[in-house]
Amino acid sequence: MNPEITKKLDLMPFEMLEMAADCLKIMAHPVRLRIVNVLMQGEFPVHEIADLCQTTPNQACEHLRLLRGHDLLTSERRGKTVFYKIKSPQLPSLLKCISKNCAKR
Amino acid sequence: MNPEITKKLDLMPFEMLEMAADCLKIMAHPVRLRIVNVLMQGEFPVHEIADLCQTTPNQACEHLRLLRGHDLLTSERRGKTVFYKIKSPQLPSLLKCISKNCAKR
DNA sequence: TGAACATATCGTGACATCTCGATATATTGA
DNA sequence: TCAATATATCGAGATGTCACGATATGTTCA
Repeated sequence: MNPEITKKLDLMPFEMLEMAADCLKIMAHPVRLRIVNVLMQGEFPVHEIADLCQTTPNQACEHLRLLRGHDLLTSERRGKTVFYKIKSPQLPSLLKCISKNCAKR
Repeated sequence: MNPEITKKLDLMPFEMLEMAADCLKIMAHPVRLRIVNVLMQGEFPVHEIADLCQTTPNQACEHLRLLRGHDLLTSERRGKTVFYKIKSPQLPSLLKCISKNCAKR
């Protein structure tokens, strides 16, 4: 490894790359992307999210739990139904960027 | 599902979300993120990429093969060494966006 | 040609993720 | 309280990903 070249390189710290990779792993699922896409437009109950994502309520539940577990969503129960909405403010811009840069080929 | 609400929603097609999810799966690894980070700054031979990513040459090889297999990188042999560089023009902006939105928390 | 170096691929076991059905919990109203 | 509805969780089998060592290929030069 040439230290004169290495020194000039602008490298993100590995700690940051690991956090980013974890975040990407969570987003790397079409249903979860669709959930974010839906929740960018308001808060929704689980059964509607399931419909809009063309999946079953319990599948939707598990994806929602994962996203909430990573602090990307929050939920609130009102009566029998539980409403989910976006918590992380970076989530919408991340999805926009992904749709711009990932899906064109 | 309430069609009056559904109609108003702006949903990305599932086909696109699946492509995006595949792309994210590929990027969702700290070493591969570092590889992109390195190659954003020029072309490099495998052994240097391995050093800069704190991994072994054969690990680097496999990650490079994966990235090249998805048309994100190209390689060129010059003598004994093989140089890799970025092929997909969206890759740098994707990494920038990821670093901005994924790693802050 | 054969040794040395650089890269690439293969095989395997460990581990994570996905999906699905079954079951559990929470809330409401009869 | 009991049934109905809405969410949530669990368990198991299938599949996928990862890291590692072993081996293979390609290139140069003595």
